[in-house]
Amino acid sequence: MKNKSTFEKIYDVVKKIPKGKVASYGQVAFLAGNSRWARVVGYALHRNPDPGNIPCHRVVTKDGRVSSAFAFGGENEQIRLLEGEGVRFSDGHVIMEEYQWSCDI
DNA sequence: AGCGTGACCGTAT
DNA sequence: TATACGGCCACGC
Repeated sequence: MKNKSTFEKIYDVVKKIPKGKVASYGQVAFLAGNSRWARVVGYALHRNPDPGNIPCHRVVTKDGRVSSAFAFGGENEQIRLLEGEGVRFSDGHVIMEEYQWSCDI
C-alpha cells in the first residue's frame, strides 16, 4: 500500500460523488482529509490528469455556483451537464440544500 | 531547497 | 448587500 498523494485522495473523493449530486470544494477537501484543502482541490481539478474518470463538473463552490474561471467548455456547459444528471439550477445556482452530496463519515 | 501559483473559504469594512 | 483582503495547503519549476 502506498500512501496516496493529496491529489489522489481528492480525486478519489470526487470520483465518489454520486450522479445527480454535487459537492463543494470545501466538502471534498474535508472528505479528503482536511477542510483547508479547498484551494488544493481546485488546483487538483485544474490539473485534472484524468478528466474521463473525474467528474469535476460535480464540484461547485459553496454558493452552489460553478467556478467562473474554469469550465472545460464554459460555465454553461458544466451547469448543463449537472442538469443532465437531474440537478436543478435556480437563477444560475444549484440548490445546495437539496443536491449537495451528503456523505456519512 | 525555495518561490510562485491557484477552479477556495471566511471574516472584515 | 457587495467588495476586499488574508489565510490555509499542496504542487510545479
